[in-house]
Amino acid sequence: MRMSQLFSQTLREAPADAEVESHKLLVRAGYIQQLAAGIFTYLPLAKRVLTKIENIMRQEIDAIGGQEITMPVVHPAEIWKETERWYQIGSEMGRFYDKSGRDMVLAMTHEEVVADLVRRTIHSYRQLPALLYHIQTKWRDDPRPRAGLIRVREFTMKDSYSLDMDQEGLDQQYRAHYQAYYNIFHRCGLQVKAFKSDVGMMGGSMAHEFMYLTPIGEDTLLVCDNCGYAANRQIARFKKDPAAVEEPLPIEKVATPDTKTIEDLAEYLGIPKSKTAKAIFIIASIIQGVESYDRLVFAIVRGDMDLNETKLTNVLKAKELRPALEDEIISVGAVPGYASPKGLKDVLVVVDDAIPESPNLVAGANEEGFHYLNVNYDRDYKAEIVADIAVAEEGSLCPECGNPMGLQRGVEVGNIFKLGSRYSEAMGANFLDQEDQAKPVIMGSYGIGSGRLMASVAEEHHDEYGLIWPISVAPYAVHLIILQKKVKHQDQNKGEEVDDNDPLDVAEGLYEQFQSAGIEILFDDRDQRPGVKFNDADLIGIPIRLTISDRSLQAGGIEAKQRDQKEKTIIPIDKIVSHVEATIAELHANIDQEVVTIPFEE
RNA sequence: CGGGGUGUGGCGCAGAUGGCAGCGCGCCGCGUUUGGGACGCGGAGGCCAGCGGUUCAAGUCCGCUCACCCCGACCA
Repeated sequence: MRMSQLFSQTLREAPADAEVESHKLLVRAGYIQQLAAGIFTYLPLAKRVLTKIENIMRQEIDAIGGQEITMPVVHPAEIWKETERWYQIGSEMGRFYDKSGRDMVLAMTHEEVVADLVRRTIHSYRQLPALLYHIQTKWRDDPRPRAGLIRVREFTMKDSYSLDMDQEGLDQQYRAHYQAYYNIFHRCGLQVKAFKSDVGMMGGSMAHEFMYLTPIGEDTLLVCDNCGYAANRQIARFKKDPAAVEEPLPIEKVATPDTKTIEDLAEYLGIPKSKTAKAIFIIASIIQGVESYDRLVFAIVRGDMDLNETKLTNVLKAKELRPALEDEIISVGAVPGYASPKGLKDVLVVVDDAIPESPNLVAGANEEGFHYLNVNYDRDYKAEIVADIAVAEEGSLCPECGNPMGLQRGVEVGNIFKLGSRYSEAMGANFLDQEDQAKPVIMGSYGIGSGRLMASVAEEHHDEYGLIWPISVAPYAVHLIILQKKVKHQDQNKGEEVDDNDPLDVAEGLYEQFQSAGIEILFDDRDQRPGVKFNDADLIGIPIRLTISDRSLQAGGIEAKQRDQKEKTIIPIDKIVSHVEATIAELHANIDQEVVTIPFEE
């Protein structure tokens, strides 16, 4: 490609609304342009990177038995109603009417379409197992797109769907994806770590998220350096410091004026926060079939902990939670700031599992300005649900080994789910087994967003001058720069001296040569000053830079430099193609070294 | 959805107290220049986000709306 023809333009300054480096650089280097919040155009350079990433994904999924298909972006609402996700998912789903007024859905994911495909196609156990995948547009109307390509509303995803007769088959395909995903990320030059995660709206029994660890990430992860326990904060378990063993003391009401928060209360009474009970009122909308209803929930965690809303949501099987309003709290007879689980009506009480273990806590007395001392679970009140509903913090103890865990931020670049029969049962996607029994197909689903992966690679591989693509995903392997535009030699008819080493001639010749050698090359043939060309080359981030100039020719050839290194070497013209081929091979070999077997962690 | 911020040419920005819409980069033409974002001369390009008000006069004051960004909530 000639840079004079390339449809893009580099910018000296990044748009003011770009904050993270991958966003700034991808815009400045002319890879992407924003059309609206979370909606981007991918220009030729970006398209080439995406194609490379997608081809890596194709190779790895094909290698574990995948067959590529393409499923529609527009779905009739019926299939989403069949699985009830039409009712469960809120504004994140894009809905519209077709010309006849039928409900239509923009694809957020494709389980429904796959289940429909399966019920039409799979009839016998002989057709299983199978693995389908496609690379297709998704629309998720995220309430807050951010950080350039890291979190968008419209994006392209490789999603695969495994189909099996039984759980064992699913386990096998799940593990195959686990390794294939590591291979994909490693081949893109990105180090990731798999974390156990919440299944969220996907349902099912197990999920892992593949996290690129970076401070710009929006997921919070807990990691144990000692035993390797790793989990998304949404579901991370932790060992709760046991409370001191004490005999239950008699309950006692004390005046505690102006102590609406746990901090105030603990300070006023001169006790640790772990000796108090924290009350949180939540309105949960709980799903029941196609309907959902609101329920006031009184959640209690120990004062030294905070509520984990994801855990509570899962315990309640709720669609969503929101904080209760003062009026709603008062309406059940509770006093905000001094609420007590004793004597409330029509409230669903959920306590954290550390509460029954913690005797003699201070809790609200349900009276403005008063608390009870020595409240004991079971003796003084009971809950409908006792479960782990507390959130892990920096320093929380590892549930496996008790070591203090650290908090990290991560970008979720991929995820894998064991769906089981959630979709096949809802949609009647059955097969006949050897005993002539109809059984639901056991499904798994596995996704990687290609744009987010590209942005993560950019985030990881750049310096102050620009992008530094790994060879495996670089838009071109070679960036050829000519530092002189005009042909120097004179009109040959006059018989004057002809300089066969004219830089432009050499560059044109090499451009041809590289192309016929099948090496992807971007040729900066523009009439620009050297500084402009070098800066653009650094910004665009192609791995190998070749410079042809009077100076290089006098030194004996072409100057070669790798984007991630400082050294420049002069290579004779007749050796340059083989030299570049060798460099490319070496760069690929370096990446392939990173592709290693990762033990599967439950 | 709550909080905060910003909307003036492709990008970055300036435009007290209302009075002819500007600068740098980029873009077009000519010339000089050519190893790390050159210089000279001459150009093109803007309903100042939109709507409504106040005023002789609004980019500027008032009201409403919209868009985009950030934090939080949310999120396969």
